[in-house]
Amino acid sequence: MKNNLYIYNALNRKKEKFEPINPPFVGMYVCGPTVYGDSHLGHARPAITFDLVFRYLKHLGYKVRYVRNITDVGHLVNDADEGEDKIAKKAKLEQVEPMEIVQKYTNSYHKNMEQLNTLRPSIEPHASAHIIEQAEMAKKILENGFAYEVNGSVYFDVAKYSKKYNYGKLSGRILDDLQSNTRELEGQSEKKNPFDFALWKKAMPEHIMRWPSEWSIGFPGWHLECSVMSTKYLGDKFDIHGGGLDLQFPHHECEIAQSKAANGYDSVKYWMHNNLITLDGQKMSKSLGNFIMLDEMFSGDHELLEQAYSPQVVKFFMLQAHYRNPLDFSNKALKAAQKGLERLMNGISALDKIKPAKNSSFDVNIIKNKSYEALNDDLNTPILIAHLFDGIKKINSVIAGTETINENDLSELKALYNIMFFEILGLTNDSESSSSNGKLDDVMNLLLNLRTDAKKNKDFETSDKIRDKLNEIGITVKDKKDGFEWEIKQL
RNA sequence: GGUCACGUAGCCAAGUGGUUAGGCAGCGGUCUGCAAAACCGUCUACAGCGGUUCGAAUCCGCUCGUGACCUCCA
Repeated sequence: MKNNLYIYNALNRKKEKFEPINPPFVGMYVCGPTVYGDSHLGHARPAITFDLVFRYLKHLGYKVRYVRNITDVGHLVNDADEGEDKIAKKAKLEQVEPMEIVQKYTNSYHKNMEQLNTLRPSIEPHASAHIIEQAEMAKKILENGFAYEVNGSVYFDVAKYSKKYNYGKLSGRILDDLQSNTRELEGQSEKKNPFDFALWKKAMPEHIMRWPSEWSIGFPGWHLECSVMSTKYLGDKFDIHGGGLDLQFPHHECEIAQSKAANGYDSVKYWMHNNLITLDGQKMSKSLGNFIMLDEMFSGDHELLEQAYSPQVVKFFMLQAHYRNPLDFSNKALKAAQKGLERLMNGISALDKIKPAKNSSFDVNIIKNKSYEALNDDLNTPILIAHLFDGIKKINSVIAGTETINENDLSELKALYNIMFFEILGLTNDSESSSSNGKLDDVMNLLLNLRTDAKKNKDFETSDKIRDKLNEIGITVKDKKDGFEWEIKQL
């Protein structure tokens, strides 16, 4: 399996050639959501980023197993090791079973991800279904001497681990700095050091999500689930581990430590992180309360939104920035993305109207090669999209008569847009379904033919009235030399 | 306070030693009954100050500004 793909590996902080451990197989694990609430804009970014990775690797011919977990236990509200479980807290609030919460928000996550046209992962494991494996891993770390038990809880001994391995190598942190900078929080007295983290927590009486173990009736620590589920389904060593940049420390750092402490090696070859979405320059976060739900984006029902933005617009907006750079949300930028996407889609539909000439006045292969170059350079979608726009300009020029294209190049170009736009970027033309309504077509043809008659009779008052009223309804009419075109406006 | 990023035209956003990124908006033109769409043209920037270099937005230093992580978050 040949490829020329370079991806940025957070472990070494540079772009590296992508060479899977066992080609043609590729294993990719991505940290999924903790399902205790509806998905917000921030959830869309890793989903879109790693969907792109998934799609491109498949396009290159790899057999990709994409595992993305559902966190439904062990993720606590306040501190990693103290406080209420997020799921349990929400369950209490909504007066339902914890697993009802899990199901409800898993469903809503799936719905949003489908709207964004991201592919389902190959396996979507739940943390709560892997309690035994998590306890086993904790035991292994304990046996290897990198953890200690206190009052039924098991903690990872970071200081001891650091003597043998490098804790902080992923996030570039130095233990001494952590030591002097970690805040002292209440209830951490059990731990030898404040930066130690829980592998197993004894459940307090009010804690309803609990399982038996040899140490206590309790629940696993948050970081353990990803170490366990990734290797269970992808093998001891696998290719790509992804997630949001905010998870780099401590979550991913702890995963590395757990793997090394248990097995003596890091399981992951390439660590990839998508950067975050900001709102007015600030990260969206629960504590600041400045986050927008995906449902609100799609409906426009939020005080910060000037209009609704379709899932495709939101996706395109994100793909126009590189995944490793922060992206600031604004109505202005979203609207620009919407216009740009329309231009791109109109151009792609226009491909079908082109009549091929004998010769081509431009080189389709250049666009094609540059598109692949962009993807191979750490999935540089902004560059890819720029080249796609260049192609659209050529397409429009052919229609305008200033460029020509031959039959062979035309089918090459069509294939290219199918691959890049639909298959790899995973964008869709969501107006297509509505325009394939036969009866509506008939009605529109009737109406617009009447308008054409009015125009012939120089009755522009009537023709403009039809066009303006249709526009109000949400249908754009475009006059052509030899007739007319109409389309249902997208949000 | 510690660690790490970033600062690119009106807005968004790539690039990262020499060559037009791209999109949106604006302006002028072509087309059109008028629009819309499209095409052609135009506007052409790299926070500031020093340094390295034949050459720097790109490398180095300092200054200013913004943000992230260090605590749950994608």
